[in-house]
Amino acid sequence: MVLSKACTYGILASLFIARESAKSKGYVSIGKMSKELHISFHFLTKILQELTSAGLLVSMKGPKGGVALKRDAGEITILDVVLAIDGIKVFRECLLGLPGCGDEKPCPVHDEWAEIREELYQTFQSKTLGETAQKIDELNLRFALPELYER
Amino acid sequence: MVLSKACTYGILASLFIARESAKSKGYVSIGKMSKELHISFHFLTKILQELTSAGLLVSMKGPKGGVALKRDAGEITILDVVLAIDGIKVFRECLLGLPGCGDEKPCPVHDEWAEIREELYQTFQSKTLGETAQKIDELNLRFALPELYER
DNA sequence: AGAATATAAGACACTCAGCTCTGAATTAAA
DNA sequence: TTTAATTCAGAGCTGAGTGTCTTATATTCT
Repeated sequence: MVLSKACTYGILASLFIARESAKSKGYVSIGKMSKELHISFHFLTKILQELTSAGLLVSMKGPKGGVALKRDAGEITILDVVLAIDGIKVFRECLLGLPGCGDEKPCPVHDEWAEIREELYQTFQSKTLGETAQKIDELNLRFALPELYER
Repeated sequence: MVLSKACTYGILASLFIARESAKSKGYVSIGKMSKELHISFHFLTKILQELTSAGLLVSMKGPKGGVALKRDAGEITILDVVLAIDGIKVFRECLLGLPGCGDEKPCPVHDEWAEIREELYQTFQSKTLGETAQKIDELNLRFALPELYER
């Protein structure tokens, strides 16, 4: 697993919010989201709290409350979500887990892994929530867990 | 973490054995290896047992015993070690952890991730223990944990 | 308008599972 | 008899997921 479960759920939820906000303004209910994405409500809440405190989302309590994107969906990238939840270490860690591995004292696969990591970074950076959400609708892509995984 | 700890330790130990067997014939003691690589003896033992039962190593009990490569160091790739310990799933899993993700019903980052995974596979496949061990000596590369991490 | 109520986020402590790591007893070879 | 791998049982830790209670706010009712 490159990304933590929390991080993948965070990405899926962000895309969900982006799709909803393209359809109608206002806040998206976490309860509704957890049902549709088949993600545990409390766990999802915790993840969205992190995204809120990272400044990617805004939240509102009470009836008609929920969460919404703070900036325009075209202004937020998947990378932003990954960094908010898993942090930069995903793109820094040595493949062999060697603590001192770096350009000065590389491990045997350092250069190759650095390249691959960089590609991953670019991939995430190049994808905004807006574009990706649109692509999901157009191509009918998978982006929720199957019911099998519901709790 | 792309690879499990056990897997990275397995790679490091395999490279250690390849280096030793380039210098002298015979078995490499697990005890000695665990000291030099700063990996817990019992944990390392378990990992090497997996490599032995996977047919990559042979083991011998008693004095002068230990483990040795079953085939020539140039005939074993890092990929072999990864497959023996973490299995093929490393190179199959969806980046977003979506169970049904595949070419028919891809997730939003499916294609990009498939490419990156493939590169990683090729990288591991192209590196034999022999070459890599030689490179370590020539370039004085890092391949053991620092003492700080000793147990 | 003001109070009551329902809804939903937020905080926190907890369980559970899987991976990591340890210890003690066993077995085989020199 | 010593040395070193093997086996197995289980402890410890971390990340994943759950339950309960608290806090905030929009809506509804008087």
